[in-house]
Amino acid sequence: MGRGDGSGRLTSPEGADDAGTGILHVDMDAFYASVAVLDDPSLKGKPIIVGAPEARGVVSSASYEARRFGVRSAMPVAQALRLCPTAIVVSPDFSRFLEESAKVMALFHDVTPNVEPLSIDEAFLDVRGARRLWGSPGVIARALKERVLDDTGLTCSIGVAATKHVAKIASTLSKPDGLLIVPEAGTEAFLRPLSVRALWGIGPKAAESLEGRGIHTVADVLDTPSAVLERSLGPAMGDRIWHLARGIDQRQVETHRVDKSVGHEETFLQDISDDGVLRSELRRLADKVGARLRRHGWEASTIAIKVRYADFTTISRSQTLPEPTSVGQRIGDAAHDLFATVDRRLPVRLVGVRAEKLRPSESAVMTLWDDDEDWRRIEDALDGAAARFGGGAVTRATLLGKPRSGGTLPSNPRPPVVD
DNA sequence: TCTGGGGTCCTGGCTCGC
DNA sequence: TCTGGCGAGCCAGGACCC
Repeated sequence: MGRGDGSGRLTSPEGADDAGTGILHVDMDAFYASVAVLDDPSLKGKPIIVGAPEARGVVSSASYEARRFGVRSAMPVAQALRLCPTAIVVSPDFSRFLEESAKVMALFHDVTPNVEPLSIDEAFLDVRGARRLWGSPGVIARALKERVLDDTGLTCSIGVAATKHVAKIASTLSKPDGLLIVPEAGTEAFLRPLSVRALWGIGPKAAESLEGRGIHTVADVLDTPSAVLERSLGPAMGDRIWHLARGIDQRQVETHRVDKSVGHEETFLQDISDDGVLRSELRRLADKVGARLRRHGWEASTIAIKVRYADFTTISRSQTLPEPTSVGQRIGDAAHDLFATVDRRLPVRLVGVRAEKLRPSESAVMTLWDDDEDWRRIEDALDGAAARFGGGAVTRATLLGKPRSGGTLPSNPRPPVVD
């Protein structure tokens, strides 16, 4: 695996074998930092940290110049500045990121309608049906990289493989500004030397568990009976890892994703002990959740709250309602009932409200601005991301820079971490 | 040294109805 | 009427991803 700072990257030469492939994973390079450079070219070549500069802010994205100092996404900004004191901290401008994301996603849809956005800056493309029109997957990927750069000034990295899992690993290894093609027949040889951490779903805890059994690489996984993997990781994860290590991944590129929950949470600048303040914050978050549910035409059957104490211990409580609702008042009532059951002796650093078990609201009237399928998909893909930061629904109008009334983007958003 | 926000998925314990 | 087994659903917590 690369180290995330661009050292040791792998790329394929022009004309590389792409037999049996058809899935592209496209990942924008240091997306937020790159957009910041677009907007202020004087930042080019400098270490940049995109993140909230106030206390308790974390790094949303860092330029490769900053990563060479050890700066990583999700790291506290204060810690990042200790590692790289010369770094320039840029406050995130989420509406700008959405604008650039929309341009990039539109380019993907020019290639194929089979686009599955994973986040604001990455997507899977199934180009198996585009061969006649555009050429082989490797040719398409190379052309797409050039097109993205020409049209937006941004670089991306692309993995090309027979499955989503392998394509994703390949794009990661090719970063930044790379293209790595893994022909189907070469899948196992490609995976064997990689760390188990490269496998989807293996984080620090699972890796530690595997390494405790002497399983460090994908090759080690291949030599391990599935029963041992399942004992170590649980039946579901063990089975999944057994298959992924062999390059077996049946997941298709899904162009429409159905959300299963929506929620909001907030970390306070200072820990809070005042019950009244915490309760009014829960009300505020419940109203935001209710507004989002209504905007999407959903109702929720289960309401959950999350409380993180000053010592970082985190608890959750949930309650299934007699009737599904999208009413902020009702969600707030449930949140208050749940909050009454939790220990309040310690100061609180975060509270959150989440609505789960969603279903379409009977009274909802969904309005589409037009029937343009590509635009609708882009809106669907980005709307969830925008709403997570307190912004309004993303529509064709907002993407084109014309926010509709009542749906403005947040002035001080907290964007997700991207790589 | 300090750890954001929005999600999904899985597991284990528990309750409840059959 | 009581009891045990079983599955479904709920709930809490944790790991993981971007």
